[in-house]
Amino acid sequence: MKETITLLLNTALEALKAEGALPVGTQPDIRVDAARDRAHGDYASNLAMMLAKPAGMKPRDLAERLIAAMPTSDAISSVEIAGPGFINFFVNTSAAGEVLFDILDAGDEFGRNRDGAGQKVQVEFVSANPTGPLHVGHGRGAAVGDSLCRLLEANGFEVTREFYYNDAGAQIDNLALSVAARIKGIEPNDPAWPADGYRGEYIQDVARAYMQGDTVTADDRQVTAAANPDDMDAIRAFAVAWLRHEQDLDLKAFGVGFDVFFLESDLYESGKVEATVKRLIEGGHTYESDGALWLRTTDFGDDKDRVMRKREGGYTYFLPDVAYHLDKWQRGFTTVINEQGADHHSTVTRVRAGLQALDTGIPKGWPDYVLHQMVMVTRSGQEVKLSKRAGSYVTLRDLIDEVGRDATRYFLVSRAATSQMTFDIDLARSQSSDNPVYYAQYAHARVCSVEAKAAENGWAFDENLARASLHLLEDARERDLINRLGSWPETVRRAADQREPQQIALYLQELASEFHTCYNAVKVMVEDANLRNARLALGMAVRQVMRNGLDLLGVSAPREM
RNA sequence: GCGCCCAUAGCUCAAUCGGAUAGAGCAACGGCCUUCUAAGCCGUAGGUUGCAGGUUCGAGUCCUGCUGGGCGCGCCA
Repeated sequence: MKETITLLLNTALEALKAEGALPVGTQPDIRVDAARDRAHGDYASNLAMMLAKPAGMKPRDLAERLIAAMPTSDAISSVEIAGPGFINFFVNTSAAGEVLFDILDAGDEFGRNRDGAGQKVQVEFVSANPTGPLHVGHGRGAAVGDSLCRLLEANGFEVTREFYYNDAGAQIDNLALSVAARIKGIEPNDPAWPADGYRGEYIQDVARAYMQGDTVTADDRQVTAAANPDDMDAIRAFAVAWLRHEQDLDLKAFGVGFDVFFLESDLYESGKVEATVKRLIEGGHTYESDGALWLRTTDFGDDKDRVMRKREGGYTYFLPDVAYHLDKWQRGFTTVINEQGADHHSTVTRVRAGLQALDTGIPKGWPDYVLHQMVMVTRSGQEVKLSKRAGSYVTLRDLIDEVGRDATRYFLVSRAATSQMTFDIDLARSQSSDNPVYYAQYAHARVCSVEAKAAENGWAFDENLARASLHLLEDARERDLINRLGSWPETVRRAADQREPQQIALYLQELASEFHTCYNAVKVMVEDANLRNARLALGMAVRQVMRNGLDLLGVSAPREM
């Protein structure tokens, strides 16, 4: 419908140019927006106001000229000028209703498009090191990252979900030392406990499993415990696999899966780190100082230069990061999105600078980042501190168990990543029926119920009758719903373009709200078969879009509640 | 001190990337279940959009400067 109106306006525009009423060079971006207020019709354009100045006319006068020059259309019942110079379009009822059959015919495909066809996109998210269970922050990353992937897929992109982690290095050594200590019966408060050890109870579980000779299978590795309390390498390998397996369970419970698990250690073993260093040195962007090797990242917008190789010879994490992203580029991903916690925001400039220094033709702003702000968890009005070392914190699994997967996912994805959020456990648990996810799911279930009831009455949906009766959907609340449904495809586009899955959650709230209002005001099960079938079509279209939307968030669409 | 993010009703958040009278939920108060699911609907009340300027037909939205909060600023990851 928007396209139709845009076309009408464009025709009028060309006509006025031909008449000389407008400068020939004017080529405005014609915008047609859904009207917020029913009194303003269905769609509105601000074209006259934008062109008033170049045309040297008052906006309202120009609007009048535009309308006069506009061809008539069967779909438009009237056009009005309002306010400072808006042109408001009133769409006739049966033309507006046709979208219902676009929806019912397309089914699960409605709203999906092929904009990204042939483009490989990689989304890296969660990327938690295997030193403890996943917490709420990881949950936010998982919910946002996975929805982003679903959105990109809905826009036709070929998406790879990737998880990057470190299975070697100082943190993993601490993990192994902690497990070894537990095996020997040393507890976190004993003097012999390792200084930077992980104090959580799960370390005891790892120790027990190791000594039992258990075999653990994670999505990307399988390890059988050596049960030898002195073999640090074996302990390390087992602990990593054990924790990766735990994370897999968390992610599965959350409905999130990955295509690729990428190890930092692979970058070393395959020589990619060395190759990256070599290339950076040859590029002339490095220098030695204080016995360390530096990269002049200030040449690329960083506020200070960064150390690549430490005085003692090892590399900083920065270097494998650059090597890793070079590898992503070489794998052919035209778009890479890194979903991370905002506490890592300083790596953005650094990684991009490192990639520019490689001088391999990687675009300046590559890769993209979606940084989510911190999640504060409260219980009994008190903030719950997230400290992995202290071992007292809320895991993602706790939340899923207490609040449910649908509610947890919906909650974590329904706010802009740029905003901090508070996860009130008491609220989520005790008043779980107030969670917005149920409001949306309820709309879906209600339509299912109506449909079942109709069938019970022997009033099965008659498509032909419905098609012929769309003009009967003239209640303002029905029209609002129809227009809302019509805006679903552009919502899917915009949410993906802007990397903002919360726009989907917001849309579903509005759709549900308009549905519930309509449901209470307008009865579907009426004697008049024409009206009844038109309204059934509306309900079924709502259900379809609701299901498509919930799916993009990884949330189920129950048939009954 | 420097950088990134944020600030809208008592609380949690919206506002269709600059549009018309800033909207929902929770909490408060009052209505609606013999009729398609009351996890719902309708109504009342609640606002100087942190402060001060600027840009223009038009600003919660863009720019500048403040104030307040979060996160970073390591040869840790």
